[in-house]
Amino acid sequence: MDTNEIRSTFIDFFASRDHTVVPSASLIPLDPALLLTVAGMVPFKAYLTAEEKAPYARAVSSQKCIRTTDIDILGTTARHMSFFEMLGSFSFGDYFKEKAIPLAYELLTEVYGMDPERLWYTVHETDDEAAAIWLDVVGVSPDRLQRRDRDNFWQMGVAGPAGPCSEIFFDRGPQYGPDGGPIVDEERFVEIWNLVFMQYIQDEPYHVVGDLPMKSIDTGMGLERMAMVLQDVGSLFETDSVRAIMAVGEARTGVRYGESDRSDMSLRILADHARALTFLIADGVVPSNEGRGYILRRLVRRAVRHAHTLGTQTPITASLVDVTVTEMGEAFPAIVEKQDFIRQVAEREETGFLKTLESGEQMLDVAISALGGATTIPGATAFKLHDTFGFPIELTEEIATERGLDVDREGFDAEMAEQRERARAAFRSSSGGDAVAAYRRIIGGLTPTSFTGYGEIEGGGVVLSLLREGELTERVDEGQEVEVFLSASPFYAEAGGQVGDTGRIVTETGVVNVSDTQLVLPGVHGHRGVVTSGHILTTQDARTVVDGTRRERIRKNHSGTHILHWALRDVLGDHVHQEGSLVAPDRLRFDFSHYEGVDHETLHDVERRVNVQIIANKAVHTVETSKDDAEKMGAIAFFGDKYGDEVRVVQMGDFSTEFCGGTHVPSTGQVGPLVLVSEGSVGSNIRRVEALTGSAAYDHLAQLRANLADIGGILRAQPGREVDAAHSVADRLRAAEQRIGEFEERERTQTADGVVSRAEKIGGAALATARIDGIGGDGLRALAFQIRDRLGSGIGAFGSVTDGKAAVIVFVSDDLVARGVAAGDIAGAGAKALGGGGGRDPRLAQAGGPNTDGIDEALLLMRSAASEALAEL
RNA sequence: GGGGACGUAGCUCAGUUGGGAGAGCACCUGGUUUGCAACCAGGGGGUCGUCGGUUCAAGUCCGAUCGUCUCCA
Repeated sequence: MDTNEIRSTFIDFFASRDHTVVPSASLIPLDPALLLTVAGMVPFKAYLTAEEKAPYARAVSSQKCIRTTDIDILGTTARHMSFFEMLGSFSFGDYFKEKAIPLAYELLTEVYGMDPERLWYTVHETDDEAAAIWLDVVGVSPDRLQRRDRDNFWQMGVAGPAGPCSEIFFDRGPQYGPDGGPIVDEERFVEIWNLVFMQYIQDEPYHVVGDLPMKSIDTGMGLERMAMVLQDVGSLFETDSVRAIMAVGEARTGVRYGESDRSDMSLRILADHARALTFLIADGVVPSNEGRGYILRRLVRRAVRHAHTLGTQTPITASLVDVTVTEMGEAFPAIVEKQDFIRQVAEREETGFLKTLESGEQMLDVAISALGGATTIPGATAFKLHDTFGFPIELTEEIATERGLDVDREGFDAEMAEQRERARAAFRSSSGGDAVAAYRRIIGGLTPTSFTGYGEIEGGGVVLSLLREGELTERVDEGQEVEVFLSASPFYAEAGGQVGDTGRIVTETGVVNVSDTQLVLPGVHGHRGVVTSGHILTTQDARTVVDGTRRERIRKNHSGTHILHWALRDVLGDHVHQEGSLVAPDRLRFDFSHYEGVDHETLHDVERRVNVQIIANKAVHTVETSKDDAEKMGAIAFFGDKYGDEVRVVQMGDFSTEFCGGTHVPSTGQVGPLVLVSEGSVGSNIRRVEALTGSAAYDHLAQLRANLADIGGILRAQPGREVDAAHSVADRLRAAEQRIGEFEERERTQTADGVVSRAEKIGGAALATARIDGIGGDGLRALAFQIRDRLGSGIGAFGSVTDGKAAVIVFVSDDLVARGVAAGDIAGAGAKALGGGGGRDPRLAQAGGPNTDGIDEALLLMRSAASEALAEL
């Protein structure tokens, strides 16, 4: 049975038993707490915890997953891959273990036709219920039912849902390992299906703190593992689909699978990473130096490195993408559609890496030749190559081995550990975890603020709590800082990039000027400000007034951000994702994933499309709905935002639909003109644009027009001919400068002639001195060269005063330098009179100082120093 | 979020006690040639990423900033 058939069989089996077929979700989870979709249940997490009501009681899916926690051991085992598909069946508060277990058994033995004698089972050591179902209902042999502790307790490693589980194993036969079932050997007894009985909540791993409101089923069967077992092959990599991808690796490198353990590992890595990188890029991840982009980068680079190790020097990623698309395109049409884009992104990363490999090899050569006689490359050197230039340690080791050298791997690992520690320490000190904990302690029981600010910017509420200098208090007086918590508030708390509102809170006894509003706990708005008159008390009624002008500017910018996001995707492609944003009253900033700088022309195109939508004055609708319906509407999630049970969706016309909790204008026309003012980079593959809207945009344009008018006036250009005028002025300036240079040169020649003709003769040598003001250091030097060229054997010493600074220059002809005369000594003598210092070069020395009055004295000093030097010869 | 490296001519790069901005390729002009990176002579082309500081003097030292690369979280 081939892989595609195994997948469809699974889905058909559960679909025919009233399970809704749910398509695979993106590898980028909606849940911002997760980096990647690591398990089949990730898209269903909110249903399992009953945070949200599931739209169906039962579901079945084949979910693509990425796990890279063990990236370094990938390829070394037969059972792990970074990219895999998880076949899953789910029950949300519907049936429980009594049905899940028999269903699993039925599918395995009757539909897939597996030999019941080769199936083994584990249950949690306390789970007598599951054990009884296996033994009494299904009727499996007690010899093949084993009990384990933590291995049969499923949890995600973080706070969240958890529960005991029952796993099903397949005995691959004695050639794979010893007898005794999965508790003895998981290489022979390979896990194919995990049935999780979701019923607890944990606050930390294995620490149950309560029951879930309902009991659910979450099962996961690794598609590739199932293929391995059903096709009776030795590893995941030899299953039909993966083997075909590996074959391309073989063809490209000329290495056959099975030649050696080492090359087999490299081929497996090529096949594994081919799949992972194809799907990651298809879901919009681009290589970068952080987060999931960094995972993708490591996958691409590791694949290229192993291809390199196998002896191919030419780019390989494009052919890896192609074969993956061929093998898996039928089940995942999106990768067919995006094939060109995927190839392009992968190749770009590969090309960059090949470049770093090349320069890294050169640097390693230099490092090796600097070793002298030593035979060990120091760990620090290897680490520098890795850390600064991205040259992999494995390649350093390989090259070292080729040349009969060692690498101090321990030293390298130590440097690596140090870097990790540094990064962790920095993360700890910067994370705001402490602040949240503090708020939870102080006002944890507070009811969430009822936000009224979508419709109104004024309202009323009750003062629930007052926080002053981190302490709860019942009264805050004039002049004191305070954080106010209200039962209801129209103040928007900073979220989704939109900054918090400012304004006033007024009670019977006093006024608070609010300068910022923050979401200090989920749903709880903290109004920060100063009591500007009177005092305020808890339990008072308060009137709330948001600064309306500011809010208006903010919402123009926020709506503008959405339109901009749409236009960027429209022009650049669907890989454009929001990576961060700032929506402030004075401007908006938008960071997005894209693999290259955006040129002016493209930027103008984006800006034009934004303004076309604004001018069309499309209606802006906001709806509150379930997350699921929102996704069906095609809403784009803003990464980094947190969404509750009910999500808010902002729709603009028929072009933009985004999850968003922010405040918006009612129709796009109110955004006013949107002007892009900058485009730049904030890291590899992440770009940033800034824009203005509304009157700020108009003011900006008006200012540009005024500037142009000024420039036109200065250039005396006719309106509309400013550019021509600027060209003409620049050309004339250039010509004029050239002529000035010629005149200066001619003048210097004349001056030089005069100076040379007035030179004294001392012994057989000439001594020329002169004061030439107003020509500056560079001119003085040029003059000195001219004089030197004509003077023959001799010394020249000249002084100049320019722009309130005195400078001297001294040259000594080569023959005199050879006889011990040093220009630096003579210039030094002059510099004393100027209150400065000077150069030491014996042929040509410049010196100077701020004391311009001393210039004549300096010339005298230099003249006598030069005469003495000549007399001593 | 933290660390490291780099930024000099259109391209690839050199430039150490701070003191005359360079090479190769490319380009232009003239000559000589006309079979695989042709040659000879001459020439144009640089705010040394940007801003500030130190200094008589900064490509060079210090600080900030922008950009590129890279490792770690």
